[in-house]
Amino acid sequence: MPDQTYSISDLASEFGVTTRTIRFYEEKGLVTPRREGQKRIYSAADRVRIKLILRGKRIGMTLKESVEIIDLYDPEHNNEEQLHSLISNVQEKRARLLQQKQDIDDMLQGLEEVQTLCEQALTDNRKGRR
Amino acid sequence: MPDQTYSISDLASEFGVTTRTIRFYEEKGLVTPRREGQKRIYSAADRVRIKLILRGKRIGMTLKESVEIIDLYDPEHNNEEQLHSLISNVQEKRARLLQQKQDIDDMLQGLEEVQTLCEQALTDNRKGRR
DNA sequence: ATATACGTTTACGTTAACGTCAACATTAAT
DNA sequence: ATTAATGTTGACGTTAACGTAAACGTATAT
Repeated sequence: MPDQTYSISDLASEFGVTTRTIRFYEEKGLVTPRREGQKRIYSAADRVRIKLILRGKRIGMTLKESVEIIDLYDPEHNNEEQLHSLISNVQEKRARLLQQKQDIDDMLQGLEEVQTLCEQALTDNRKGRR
Repeated sequence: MPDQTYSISDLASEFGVTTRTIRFYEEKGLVTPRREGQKRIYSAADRVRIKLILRGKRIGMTLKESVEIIDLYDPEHNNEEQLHSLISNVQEKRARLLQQKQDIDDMLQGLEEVQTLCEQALTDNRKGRR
């Protein structure tokens, strides 16, 4: 079944968002499901777009930024100039992602230290008690 | 000079934010610089707090979330129960950070592929031209 | 003395990303 | 035939995180 479809609540519950959220994404032009009568029918491609948007959200991207990245994938780029600008665009995004990754690593290290100290304190407490 | 101090515009320009932003953080209780006359004087500790808040922002945390993490560092935790809750708190944050890191890695991989394809297309173009 | 650079408080404005109704249509189940 | 579930389109409300502007104080350079 390569042409699976989804209702709006299918996707909402799968991704843990409300239907309002998904309709909002449509208002913003992030997805354009087809209609069957009045109802929205989402394709597998629609589903992926939403998934990618939510992934972007998790790391603090705006909807616009997520779409920018998603749109880097579909090739509307023919000539050399467009290719170059696309590449430099990709480089920018990558640079920012690497910074974010560094931020996360720094934070993780801090948290690990906190945890170690806590566990230390707990075992110290136990020792002191007997 | 272990007791270095900073003006509000020192910090604003260092971190690339406006003074309004820093005052806003104070309104929210994120920092509490001392006063000299009417002017705000920021300590090294204040500076670090702001730095950590901005680091949190870069990876999509709200101010509140950043403060939550920062506050994990100063030990207001004495008894065993508090230590346990602190540890589980740390675990939660770590789990989310790891998810974010995964998201970033996925995105990076995608972008690398795009870039490779672009460069491929460029060299193909050149070959075709001669 | 006066500009100008830096600081202050107060207060209203703005944008993104939805939440929360209300009022109604469509279909499925009893 | 009537609930009940699921869907729809407005339209107004909300929150976070500042922006922006007014009106004013203080110090320093010229």
